[in-house]
Amino acid sequence: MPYTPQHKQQSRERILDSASRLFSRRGYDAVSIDDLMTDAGLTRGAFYNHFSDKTDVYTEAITHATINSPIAQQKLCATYDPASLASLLDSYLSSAHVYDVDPPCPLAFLVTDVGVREPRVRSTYTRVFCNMTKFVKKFLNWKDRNKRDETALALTAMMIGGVAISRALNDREVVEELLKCCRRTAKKLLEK
Amino acid sequence: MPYTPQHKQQSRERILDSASRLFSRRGYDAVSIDDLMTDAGLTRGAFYNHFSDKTDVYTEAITHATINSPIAQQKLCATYDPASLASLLDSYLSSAHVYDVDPPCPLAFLVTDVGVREPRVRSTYTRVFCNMTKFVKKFLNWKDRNKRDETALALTAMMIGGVAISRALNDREVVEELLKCCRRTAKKLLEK
Amino acid sequence: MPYTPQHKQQSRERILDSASRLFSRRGYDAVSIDDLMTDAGLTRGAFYNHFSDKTDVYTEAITHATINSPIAQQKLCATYDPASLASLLDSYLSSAHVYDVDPPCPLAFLVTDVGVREPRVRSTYTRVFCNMTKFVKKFLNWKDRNKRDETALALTAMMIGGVAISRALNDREVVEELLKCCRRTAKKLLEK
Amino acid sequence: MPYTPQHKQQSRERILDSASRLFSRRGYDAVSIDDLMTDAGLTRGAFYNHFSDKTDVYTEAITHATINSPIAQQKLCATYDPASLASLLDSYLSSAHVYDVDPPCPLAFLVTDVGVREPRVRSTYTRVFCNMTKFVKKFLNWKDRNKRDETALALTAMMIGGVAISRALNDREVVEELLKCCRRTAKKLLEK
DNA sequence: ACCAGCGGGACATCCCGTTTGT
DNA sequence: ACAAACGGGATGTCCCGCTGGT
Repeated sequence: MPYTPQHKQQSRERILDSASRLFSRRGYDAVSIDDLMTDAGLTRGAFYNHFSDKTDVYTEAITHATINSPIAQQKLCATYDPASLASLLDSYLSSAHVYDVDPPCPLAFLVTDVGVREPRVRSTYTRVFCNMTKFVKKFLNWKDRNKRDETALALTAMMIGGVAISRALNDREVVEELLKCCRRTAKKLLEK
Repeated sequence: MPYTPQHKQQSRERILDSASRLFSRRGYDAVSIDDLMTDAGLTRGAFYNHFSDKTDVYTEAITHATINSPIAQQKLCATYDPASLASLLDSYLSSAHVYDVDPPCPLAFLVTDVGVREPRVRSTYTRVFCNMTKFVKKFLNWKDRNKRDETALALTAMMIGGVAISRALNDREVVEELLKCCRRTAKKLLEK
Repeated sequence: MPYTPQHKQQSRERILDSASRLFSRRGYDAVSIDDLMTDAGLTRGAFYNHFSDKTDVYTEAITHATINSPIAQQKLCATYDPASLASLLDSYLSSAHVYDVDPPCPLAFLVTDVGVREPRVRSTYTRVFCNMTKFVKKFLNWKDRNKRDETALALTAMMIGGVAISRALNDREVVEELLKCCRRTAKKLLEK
Repeated sequence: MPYTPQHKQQSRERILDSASRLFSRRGYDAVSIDDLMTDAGLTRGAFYNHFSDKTDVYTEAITHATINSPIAQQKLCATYDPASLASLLDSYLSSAHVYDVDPPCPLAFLVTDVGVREPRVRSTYTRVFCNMTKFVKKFLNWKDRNKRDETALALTAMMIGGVAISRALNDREVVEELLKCCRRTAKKLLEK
């Protein structure tokens, strides 16, 4: 096999790194395959050696971003208890996440973008979302399973909503206020 | 001029009706000016008599949808008390809103779409969002202003987040579960 | 109708002028639509307002070149007699035709190129070729119709062959020799 | 080394056989190296062990086809006299040559294709063409050298032209007529 | 020698926003 | 208000040249 088996894998990783970042930050339509490959240090001709089409790389990028986001990394290291969840909330509902973290959480950054894509994209999104709620449930180790699950889902919605809205807003002050309120209210929900 | 001023106004309304619906449901890029005008019963050439460019009609459509959405209509009729807010939550966080209401709330349906547009679009979104939080605050007539405002913002984030995520998900069951959890948890926040 | 009806026609003419020249000189594959439109002073986007596809413009260019070639112009002005035909031979079987005339005769310059194209291209070529033989027959106003027709076709083959071969050759001396021999032999055939 | 030198030579021959046929019938651009190698029963990777690039194999194929064409074979067996030339004309200017013979004469089938290639290709074509005219001159053993040479070149032009045009035409009837006229007129030239 | 396949560039076609003139 | 023409950009495909293992 030519180019050593790792070579291809490395190229693929580079493309996915670029894809995670660019798609999350700009959305599906605003990123051309040219943009993608240039960012990855390759050219368009090589793209189709790795992915069947643009939708393909988009779905892969969603999964890839979920795994490789700094936020997710932190999640994986934490112990499962409400205190860890609180610190996770601080990271997630932060302006750093909104403006600087790369790649950011695609659940928040692509929530609307996904709605109009093909079923395979939405299935991927659904899977990733369910994984996130499972995580939150784990952290929220309450006795009452029903309450726990209910709170976990609402919490997740607030987290994703808070970050997504912040991304859309034009007024930095409102953003900080919104994130702060979400953090505080979320923590109150943890105590319940 | 063969056309009366009202005629022009009517045309504009028709275009905005179409724009509210189409943009909210499909996003900015997936709606061409042709789609828009065909849906409005006109031809593409006439578009630039009413709007300066596509971004212009998009911002107008956001405002227009906010005013004309059935959800907003309900909001306007209600008395300002937590009970009304609860019923508003039921409408907003419903699968009807996610799948059928036209136009749906652009704050939820375009939250990601707006993030990558020009400043004027984001300013419009910011304004509409602030209006919505003001409404929620009004309904939530608590003594403690700080608590009230904090809860209002978090509540809004959860509402928008819940609906936006539902739009993206592929699994109807998860959607119903998510909406239910958001509704219940939101109402708990009202009681606090 | 916008842009005045002539505008479109002018654009079309410009494209066909470029197409006649470029296709004849370089062949089908070596001319991209970009090349074509750049040469015509337009951009690629406008191409499909005028032609359905590349094959379409190619067939049109063949007809267009046949009509607009300086050689054809001369043909049209001449009186129908062997003397005129002799002078036509001098023009056709000349190095000027091989190297400089624009557009040159597509029958000679595209003879091989056409063989591998779609039927519609070959039909056009066939039509143009038959027209040319008809012309030669007219010039060759002999009594004996059979002899006339026979000689006309062979003459045409020699003309086209001579020019086409000259185009392929790399040695200018051989080209001049070949053209001279064709001219002389052709004229002998006229006398017969 | 596991492969004998003959093996390599055989592979090369197989490739050239395929190349002669495919290039002559389809032209340079319409034959990919993949097509070539698949036809020869090898894969593309092996190609560069035998030829430096596509142009290289193209030039070699022209020479190869000239030597291996059934028409050329016949030429080589014949005695040098006008009668043999007449029979050669019948073979060359036949619909069998146009449609079935493999490989056909590249001088006719590639006449236009060569004109737009690199100098090395055109040099090869020029060489092969000159060889053919020499052959015709030999067959045409007249006293008057000037007349002989002149007729030989014109004859060659007519032969190549007749076949090349036939290849381009879409109408079988016209083809038969054209070939017949060329044959007859050519033979008249022999008598002179 | 042969093979599998990666990287790169180019191309046809399509689609859409905008402008122009009627 | 309309129709059409223009300009730009993006996608998927194809193919050449080359690389490195077998």
